[in-house]
Amino acid sequence: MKNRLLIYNTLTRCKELFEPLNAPHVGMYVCGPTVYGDAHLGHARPAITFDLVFRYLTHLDYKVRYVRNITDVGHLEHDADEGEDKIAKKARLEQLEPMEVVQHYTLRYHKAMEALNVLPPSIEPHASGHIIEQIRLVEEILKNGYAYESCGSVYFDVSKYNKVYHYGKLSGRNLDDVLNTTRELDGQGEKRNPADFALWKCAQPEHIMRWPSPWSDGFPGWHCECTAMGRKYLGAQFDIHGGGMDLIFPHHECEIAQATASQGSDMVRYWMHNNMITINGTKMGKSLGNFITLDEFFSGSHHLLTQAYAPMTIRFFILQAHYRSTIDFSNDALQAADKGLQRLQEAVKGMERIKPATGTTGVDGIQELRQKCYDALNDDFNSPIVIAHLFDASRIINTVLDGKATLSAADLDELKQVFRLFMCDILGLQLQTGNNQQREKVFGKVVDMLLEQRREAKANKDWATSDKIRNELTSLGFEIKDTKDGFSWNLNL
RNA sequence: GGUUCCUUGGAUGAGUGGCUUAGUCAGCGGUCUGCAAAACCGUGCACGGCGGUUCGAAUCCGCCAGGAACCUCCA
Repeated sequence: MKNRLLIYNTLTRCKELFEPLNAPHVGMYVCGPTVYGDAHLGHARPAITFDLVFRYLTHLDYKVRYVRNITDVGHLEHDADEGEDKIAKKARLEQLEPMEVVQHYTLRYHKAMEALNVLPPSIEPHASGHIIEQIRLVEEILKNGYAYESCGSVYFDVSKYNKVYHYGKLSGRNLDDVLNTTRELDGQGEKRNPADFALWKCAQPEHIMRWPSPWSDGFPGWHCECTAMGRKYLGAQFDIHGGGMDLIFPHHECEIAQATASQGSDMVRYWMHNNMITINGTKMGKSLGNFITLDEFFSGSHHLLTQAYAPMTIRFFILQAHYRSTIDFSNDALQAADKGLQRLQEAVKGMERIKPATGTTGVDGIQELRQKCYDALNDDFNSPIVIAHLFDASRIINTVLDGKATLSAADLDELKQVFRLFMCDILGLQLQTGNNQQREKVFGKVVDMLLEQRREAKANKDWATSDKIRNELTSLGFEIKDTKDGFSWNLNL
């Protein structure tokens, strides 16, 4: 029984049965990165969370169209005097074309995602490539009377909208709360109401990224791109919209308002939000300056890191917590994750050495494993529980390898299938990094030769030689294991 | 100040109104091994505080304390 998937919907604060609008098709939109800097650990969270969702829904035989945007325009930066957008500001500083910056960081983002074994989305639209769609969205909202033009800019009329609909239904706010706490913002004087947000901004003369529109040369407002592109590729109504919890207000709230104001109904049925990664209990974020980039994790080059961590360790670290819980970064936690992942990977390798017996003895629970994993995933994508079950399976495998139990061919095959399905296909935890395989093979043979020497020394009870070889390999980072019929080794780097 | 949440054993991190334990890492004891490593077995007053509902709550409700995110771009 794979079905009966429950998804926690931020809109209702409940787990709801997932019923796609147009099964077997599923539409999913996730807010992607703003490409003006390297991806940090925080960016890995939604990417991996929704990669899991994408993989699992696909496994359930849904035909998923997964859209994850690249934000390369439109986010104002208010600490800049002129109100340039972020891309343009960075470009000025580095003397580069804005699109050069976009291209540079987009490629680096893709590389990091590939290392984390995050599957590419079905469509990865750029905001800058959808200005026409965004202008059309603004026109529709204007036509329906929920926006007004002021000095070449267009603003969303929140209080008018709120008379008919509820502005704040996603974040649990009401308009009065928003009004009482709204800060002084750039261009506030042009607005009728401080809570109104920009749909189109007239560009200052020095603003590099600008497009013509019926109102002015300028650029679309902060929240337009996701509404416009989501609707373009997934339709006026679609199933899942995801992103980080920090986007609930105002970004996703404004998306709901824009969609409703333009077409009379919300676009999204299930709103999913991943929690934050914290560092010393505080959110890791670009503006706080307390972030560690993914490349720094992979190379161990950040001063807070005591070692380098493999991309799969990062992925495992994130999947070991439920996506709606915060994860606090620490070296201890990461090292624990690293060891745990190794344990699972050892079990997978160990399965290949098991010779099936006539029957299964000494272990049980194999036939229930698959269903338990499905149950966990169906309960709002509970990856930590799936991992716990995989550890149970590892124990079974290790017990058999110790000669204390046996497995029938059918049970062994079931274990292999469960690992391949849940660990590899759905959790996306790869066995090896897989680069420089040729070189590794050759070096591996050298190690084999040394260990063969050691085997001979041991046969002669020449422990000094045997230990010397082992200790020197160990100090280089090799892990030597004596087995019943020889030896095996691992390189832990 | 407002909104939405969270608070579990040395660390991390699930879960449920009662039944037996989450799991991982670390620790301790044991088995195995020439010694190790790995593995396996065993092991440790855990559920922020105070009330309430209930036959029974760590799990539901209330209050208090502490913490987080959002209210400005943020994953």
